[in-house]
Amino acid sequence: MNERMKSIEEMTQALRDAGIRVTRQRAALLSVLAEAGDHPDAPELHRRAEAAVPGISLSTVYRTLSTLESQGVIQRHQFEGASARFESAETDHHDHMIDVDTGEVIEFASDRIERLQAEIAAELGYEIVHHRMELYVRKTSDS
Amino acid sequence: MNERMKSIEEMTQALRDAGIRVTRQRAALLSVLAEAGDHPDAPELHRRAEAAVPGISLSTVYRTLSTLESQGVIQRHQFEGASARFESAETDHHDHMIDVDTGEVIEFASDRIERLQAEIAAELGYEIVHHRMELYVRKTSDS
DNA sequence: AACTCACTTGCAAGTCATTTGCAACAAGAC
DNA sequence: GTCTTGTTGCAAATGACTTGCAAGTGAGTT
Repeated sequence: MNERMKSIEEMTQALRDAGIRVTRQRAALLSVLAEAGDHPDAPELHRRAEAAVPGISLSTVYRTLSTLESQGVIQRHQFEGASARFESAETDHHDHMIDVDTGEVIEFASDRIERLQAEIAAELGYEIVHHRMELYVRKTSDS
Repeated sequence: MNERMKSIEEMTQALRDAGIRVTRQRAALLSVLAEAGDHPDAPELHRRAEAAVPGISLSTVYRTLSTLESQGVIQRHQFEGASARFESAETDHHDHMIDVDTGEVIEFASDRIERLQAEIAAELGYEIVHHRMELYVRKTSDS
């Protein structure tokens, strides 16, 4: 049992503790999400989950994604002009760069920016509940 | 003729130069957008435009907003869990804070953050095409 | 001012991603 | 194993836009 499976065990237990049944479909999605190194959208997750649960319906995928999101197990990202994409929430906080040519998503983090954001909000009398920062980028062509 | 009307004149001329007819409905929307101090969505702009052009259809509003956006005359913002909101593009670049309790949108800008963003992208071999930074905030309750 | 005609509009119908009603199912507590 | 109540699959519904089409209209041309 590797690291990955272990964390799935933990997640399923957390769900059970929250009174949420761990059905085959939910377990499949949990597993697919844990193994995903990218940021798949619902139809793609559906496709991947079908390997474990043939016949799983897309609506169940959507429903499960919402459930998992509200349990804080996964995160939903709505990038420009695209359908929602998901990722496991086990990772540390980070923001995203989206390659506008390929659609590839690159993660990054900057404490300095986060600090500045908090500062700016505080100056105006606000505290940050959460934020969203996306850089739409293109590979530098300085060949 | 005040400042505001002048800029509308300029915008309409720019549109005409781009081969885009300045119809009553487009002129009305241009005016409504120039006068808007907030960030209205399409139905709200439709409501406001009806004062000048009774019977203007919502689809025309949507169509016009897309046209104006592609002409760079206005900007479209897609905040979390809400329909698109628009603002005149005449202002300087800025980002947004959204009060999660009221939906109010506050504008802000930070050269330091922008510089850091460019730096981060450059380090990874990218250049920023455009970005989106939204702070979802709540009024500090340190009464 | 009248003419022309490609660009626009209003309306109804269509998209698309996502959500929901409902009857058949199936976790998991007992 | 039995039972309850949360879940699922399917089809239909949503919500925010978008689009096809026939009628209408800017604005350059005469």
